[in-house]
Amino acid sequence: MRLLLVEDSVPLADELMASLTRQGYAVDWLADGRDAAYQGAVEPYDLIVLDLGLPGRSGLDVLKEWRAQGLSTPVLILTARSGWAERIDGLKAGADDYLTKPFHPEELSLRIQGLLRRARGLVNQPTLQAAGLSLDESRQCVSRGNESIELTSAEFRLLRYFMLHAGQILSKGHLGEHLYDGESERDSNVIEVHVNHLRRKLGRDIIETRRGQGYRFGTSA
Amino acid sequence: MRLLLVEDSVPLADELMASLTRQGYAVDWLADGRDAAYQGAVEPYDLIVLDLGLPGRSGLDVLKEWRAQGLSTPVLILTARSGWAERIDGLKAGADDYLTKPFHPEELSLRIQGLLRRARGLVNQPTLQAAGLSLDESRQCVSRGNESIELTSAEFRLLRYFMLHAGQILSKGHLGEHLYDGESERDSNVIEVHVNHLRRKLGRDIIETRRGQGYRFGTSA
DNA sequence: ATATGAGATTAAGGCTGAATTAAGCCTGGC
DNA sequence: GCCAGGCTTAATTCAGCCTTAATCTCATAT
Repeated sequence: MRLLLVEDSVPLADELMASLTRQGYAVDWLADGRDAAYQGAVEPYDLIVLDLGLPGRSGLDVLKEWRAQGLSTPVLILTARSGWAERIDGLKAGADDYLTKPFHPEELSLRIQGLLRRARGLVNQPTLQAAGLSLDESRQCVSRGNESIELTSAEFRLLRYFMLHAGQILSKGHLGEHLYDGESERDSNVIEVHVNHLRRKLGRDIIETRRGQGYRFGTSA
Repeated sequence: MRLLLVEDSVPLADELMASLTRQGYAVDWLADGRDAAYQGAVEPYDLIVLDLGLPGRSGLDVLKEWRAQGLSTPVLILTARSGWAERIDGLKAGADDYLTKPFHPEELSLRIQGLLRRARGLVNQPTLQAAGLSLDESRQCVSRGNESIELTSAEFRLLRYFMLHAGQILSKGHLGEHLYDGESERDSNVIEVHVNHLRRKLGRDIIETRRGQGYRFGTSA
């Protein structure tokens, strides 16, 4: 799950980066509105966290431009002011959720979880479920029936992405783009290795291979 | 489905080639406007993706020449600039669709899908349907009623072409030209073999053979 | 009816992409 | 600063699919 964090306050950004990374998100951080406008349109983010008070360009302005370009990535807005007017402007400009400073980083994580699920059409699910599995995002483990299975963080990240996109064919390139941040290399077989680990823990047929196309999760049963 | 990609940026071209190839398109790539003007007029492409900012000759100029020659192949224009004026110039010169950079490769695939269908007179069909079959282009499989049938990528490519040209007689030479790119050999019985595989999966009479002329899809039922 | 050639069928080979394993490196905890 | 676990890399093994090619069948014409 790859996020773009647009926030000019360095200490806050640091704190959020740490928190989000611990939750298993790959986060790119930008402080400038102009950079953000470009990068948000080009890189395939799963969600964007956007502060409204930015140098370079106003956050609202950037958001409007993205929506005009047809970008449908969920956007969560951060703002210092809490007035109703601001909030309505944000939603009108195409924001999907809204958080007023100050807030706890965990609150942000929860909103992000919800937003990502809603974006995939999974409403009213307290926990992420697919293919007989139930993912515990706070403990980073997965359970089938009443047995609980431990996951390493790489496995957790990959499985979460699969469960959010159950039934879809996902190429290794696509998975690499959405599981690793902008700094990472892209020529390796990491995905294959972790797919292999997930199959070992959850069963050979939990992930199907479509040769030359990619992987598909949760179609066997 | 054979495409010509005219784009001078090497990294972008690489990315698009990879994406389009995975979608089952046979893609020829040219970086120069003069080469493109010639090859686009000579080779039987199903669609052309044309960048406007090119070395050699302007993309718009090339497009105008093609249209003056009576070439009716659908053309999708890529451009860095997003102004209305540009857009109108492009459409006036004979473009069928228009995409402004930056964009996501999946967006391009979707536009191409739509354009190919429109070019065959299939409007407002979210999925490609013919002869009681419904083709899922994202999952590269086909369904009849509620049974889903897996396809290998060669089968998918061939079947998509047949479904877009249902009822028409298609010679093996024609199929070879439209399913394989410029680098491929043309003296083999590949088409026959894959036609055979499709008949095995979808029923003997899904493809009729007109001896000495070619094949015809979707006339039996 | 038979000959001819086009198309159908089948199986083998090779290529390419994926699975697997092990080793090295990095990180986080003590 | 050391140790352990796990992420990543790299090398090898494995498997699926595409293509080829050889053989068989059938349609058509003479």
